[in-house]
Amino acid sequence: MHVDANRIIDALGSLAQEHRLAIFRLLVQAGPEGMAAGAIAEALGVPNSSLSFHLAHLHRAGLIGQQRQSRSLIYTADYESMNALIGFLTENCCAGSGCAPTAQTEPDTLSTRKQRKTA
Amino acid sequence: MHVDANRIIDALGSLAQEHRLAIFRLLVQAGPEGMAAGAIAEALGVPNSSLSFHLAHLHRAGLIGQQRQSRSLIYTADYESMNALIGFLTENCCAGSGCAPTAQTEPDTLSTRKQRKTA
DNA sequence: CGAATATTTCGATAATCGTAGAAATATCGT
DNA sequence: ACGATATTTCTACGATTATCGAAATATTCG
Repeated sequence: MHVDANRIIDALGSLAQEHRLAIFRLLVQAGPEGMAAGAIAEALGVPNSSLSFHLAHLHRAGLIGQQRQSRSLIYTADYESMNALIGFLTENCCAGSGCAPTAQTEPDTLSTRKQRKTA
Repeated sequence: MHVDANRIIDALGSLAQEHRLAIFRLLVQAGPEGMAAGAIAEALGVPNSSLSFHLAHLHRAGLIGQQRQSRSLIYTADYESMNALIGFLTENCCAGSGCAPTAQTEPDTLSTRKQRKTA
């Protein structure tokens, strides 16, 4: 175990919640510029105090960064942490058998790969 | 709320626990042959009733499979579910910016993933 | 059938989590 | 300094989670 399992558990637990997962996905979409807490609250329809709780949770887990910009606190997704999480899952939970998502395997057998909706 | 978000949250929540993460890693190591519940309990030093709780949790989330073999219940890691989980994280939580763990050899998927509004 | 083995379910308990209004803190503009 | 804006912290409370001994359920063997 070269990687801290507790860190991984914290990261997994942080994402294992409806609002927090939505927050993180929103911040990923927002890109490096991030989003202010208020903008996130409005976008997700979550009360400020509840959102702050979840932002603190994600921040404690190292999944998002925080930086003040005048009156607003701008949050940004921490891609490195997510990278480490995915790396851990890929290494520790896929070894041995056929579970290599990032490889050039045929997407035929993969269910979540091609979820694009051709509306 | 996306349709498959709940499934992802269940999977994340299942792995976001010390014993359950250890169980899953153990089953990944065990390979397709899997392990009996008792063997898992002994390997991890967890009481039977506690372990059963966690096994049921993982099974409910679809992360592990169950199959009886005489008196023992053999559990196996479900690689496809883990694959789907990693795929979701890679697609939804790494798109847009530099978060490509092992390679960025998927320009098709990642480049057009800028804006997805509905699902 | 009855004893032995393997695992789950039940039950109770302590701990943690999610929620959201209210109060507090921080920053800006005037 | 004062008022307005942005966000967090405080507080309380219901819901969920983790734990594990004891009892119950399945399965095999003699």
